[in-house]
Amino acid sequence: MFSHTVEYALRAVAALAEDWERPHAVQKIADRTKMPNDYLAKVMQALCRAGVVNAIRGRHGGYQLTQAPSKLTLLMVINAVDPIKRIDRCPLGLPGHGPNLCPLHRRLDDAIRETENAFRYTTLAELLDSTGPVRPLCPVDQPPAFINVAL
Amino acid sequence: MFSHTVEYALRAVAALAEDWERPHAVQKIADRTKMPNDYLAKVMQALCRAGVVNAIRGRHGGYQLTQAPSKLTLLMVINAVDPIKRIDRCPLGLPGHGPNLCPLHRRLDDAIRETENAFRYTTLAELLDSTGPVRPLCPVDQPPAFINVAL
DNA sequence: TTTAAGATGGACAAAAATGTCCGATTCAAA
DNA sequence: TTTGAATCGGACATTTTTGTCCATCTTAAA
Repeated sequence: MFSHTVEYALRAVAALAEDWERPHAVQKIADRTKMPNDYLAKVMQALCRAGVVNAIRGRHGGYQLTQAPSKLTLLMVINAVDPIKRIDRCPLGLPGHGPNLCPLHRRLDDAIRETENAFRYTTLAELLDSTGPVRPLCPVDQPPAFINVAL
Repeated sequence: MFSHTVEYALRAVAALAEDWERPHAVQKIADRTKMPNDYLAKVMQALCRAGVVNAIRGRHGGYQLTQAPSKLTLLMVINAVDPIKRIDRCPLGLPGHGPNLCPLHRRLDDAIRETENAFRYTTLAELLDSTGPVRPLCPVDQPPAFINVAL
């Protein structure tokens, strides 16, 4: 239902959000989130173009969130790499009817709108908020003690 | 968000549902729903294997719903061609934690569950039910009079 | 029995998504 | 000023999805 690219982008920003005021090298992020290094590089470039992250080049550079995790929503991240497309007209493209949708596409678009909203109102900060026992990422070599669930 | 194949499958069964006790040839369905004939043939085979439709071979054959539109849900159709996959374990595959998900994947799976439910509880009959002014399909050459919206 | 309408399914082609490689560029620190 | 760490971005490879073609099998009607 969600593309690999979206998954990758979300894992990456979640990793960045843990320490968001410093740049993190692609390689570090890739290691931590277990994804192909060079593909992540492309994903980060997309996130950069969309203004979700900043690129700091040169030594000790890397990527960094442009805003506090409480300001960034999951929808921003998703739309940066693989925009959620609402259905705003009949996919059959028949002429002669207005902006109304037939029942099928009305249903489909309702579902899309709901998931869009679910992500529009979820910030990265909420994801990381660990008042509960869960954590969004955990290092591989440090097995979790209780419910230290990995991303 | 939804694949072309899903769109096609839904259009096709919506077309079949309008007159579900007779078989309809692939070519007829393809014309009416504006999709590639030969690709639809593959989609119909998948729907057939999944038990959503029956194939009647030979002259005057075609495809036909196996059950009344009120018995068939959108989810059945979707799952027949492109199953909705729930997230039931950490995609990173890290060992050492149970069946719990981290916050990110919990959110993602919540969204998936909601759309799954939206389709589980919508039948084809509901889609066709035209107490309202909308109709799920309309012929191209007959321009709609009021709000006769096309699929 | 012949014929035409129709599904079946294998093979292939095209396009999109995903993944890999590497040289060029940028910048900070030594 | 040199060097090393890092992004940038083009080229290419692989895989999946989507689309096309066609020979074969099946059945009803003529």
